[in-house]
Amino acid sequence: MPGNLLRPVVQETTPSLIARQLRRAIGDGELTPGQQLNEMELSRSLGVSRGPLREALQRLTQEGLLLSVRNRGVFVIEVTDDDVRDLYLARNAVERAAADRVIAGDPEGGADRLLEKVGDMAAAIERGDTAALTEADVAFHALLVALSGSPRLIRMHDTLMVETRMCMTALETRYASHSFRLEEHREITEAIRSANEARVDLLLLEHMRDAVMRLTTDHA
Amino acid sequence: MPGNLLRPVVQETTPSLIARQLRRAIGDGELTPGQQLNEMELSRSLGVSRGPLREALQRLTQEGLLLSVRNRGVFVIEVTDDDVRDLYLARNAVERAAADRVIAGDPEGGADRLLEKVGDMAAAIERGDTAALTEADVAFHALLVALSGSPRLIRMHDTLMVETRMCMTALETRYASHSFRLEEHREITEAIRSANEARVDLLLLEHMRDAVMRLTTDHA
DNA sequence: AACCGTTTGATTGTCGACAATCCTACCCCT
DNA sequence: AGGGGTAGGATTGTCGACAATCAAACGGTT
Repeated sequence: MPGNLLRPVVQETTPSLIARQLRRAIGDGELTPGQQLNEMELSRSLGVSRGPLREALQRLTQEGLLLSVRNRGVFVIEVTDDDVRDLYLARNAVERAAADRVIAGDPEGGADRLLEKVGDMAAAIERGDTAALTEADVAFHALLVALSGSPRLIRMHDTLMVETRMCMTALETRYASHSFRLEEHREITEAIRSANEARVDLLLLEHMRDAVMRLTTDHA
Repeated sequence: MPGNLLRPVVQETTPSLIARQLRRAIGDGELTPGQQLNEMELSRSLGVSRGPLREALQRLTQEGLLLSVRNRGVFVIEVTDDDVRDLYLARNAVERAAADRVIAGDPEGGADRLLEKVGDMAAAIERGDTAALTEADVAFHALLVALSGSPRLIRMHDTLMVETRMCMTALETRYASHSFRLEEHREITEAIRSANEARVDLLLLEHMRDAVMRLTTDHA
């Protein structure tokens, strides 16, 4: 055997593929909040029947990305200020736990990997590419949770991040300063490296609080 | 108008109803880990067609309760020791965040409500009703998260608790001492009342660690 | 003109049937 | 006897059609 690194072939189901497409579309703002998803139309454009499509829609409904009203259809959720606050509260819960796991595991190695993403952010700022900056930002947080190695934290976080991206695209967030955004991530990384749980907790909380401030209109 | 407290009528969709039934069945052990769910058979016994049933199955798959293999069917997940550890890691993340919210909100009122559940546990022990004891235990944790008022924490927790119940039924957990189990919950409640975040974090972590010890076979 | 009931068009909810795929058991060949 | 190939049975995947339901437009009445 040529080095057992052949992955078990996992035939993904059609609803899974459709769900991923829709998730991306929602995160990127191609499907705008409040919009109704016409099943017949969607199924045609995706080249599948209504059956598999409906199964995919059920998944996204379960994730909280879509709102299903009986005999009316499914709609992309609209995020209120309360939703943004709750979203970041949940993200904080997940990312804090993930950071703790990284610290308990391999904080040095984790910090190194995270620093790469911070580098990506810096490069994006250099180029003035705000889209890439947001992408790297999201990748940073996704990596943080991935490093925890917890399937459940990862799954919950994936869901939350789609909503986060939706907010970011829908609300066209403007940062006061890109360097500030960069610095926050660098500080978090270094706090992880130094295995300082309390400091990571504090930094993450501030980070989330900042984001909520930017994304809400009432700033309460 | 007679006091505007008429709730908007929310017609629940059929897949939602089916999903709830299946969730309960999995949690109660009526559907055992590893078991394949025959669509035709299930749809007949539920009195619906395969369409709505499949949509419900997709939901549970998304929640991580079922494992879907293409062209093979869906199976109830089997929980390994690693799963138990991860499950309680995730629960700890959620419940810790919830407890923090309760403390930031109305710790006194929350503690009072939680104490009721502790009372239920005590009563169950008095009667020697272990099933009711487990039920009250689950209710305690569900209430803790519900008190946070965070829709996302609640949703994530609901999913995790189904898995928890499945573990408890499947593994027929035996407690060293019921009074110990009771005492743990009482301590957590009082720590919340005194708004001592650090102590709540510690107690919850220990509580989860104890549970993992009981539910795993390798006790690592 | 405002209100209520009805009709109409469109969309979702549900179902049954057919096609594709997989597992099992059997048979044949070496 | 062991291995490989093949037919059979069963289950899932997909589709199209029909029924149920809803929102909006229309018309009649007060």
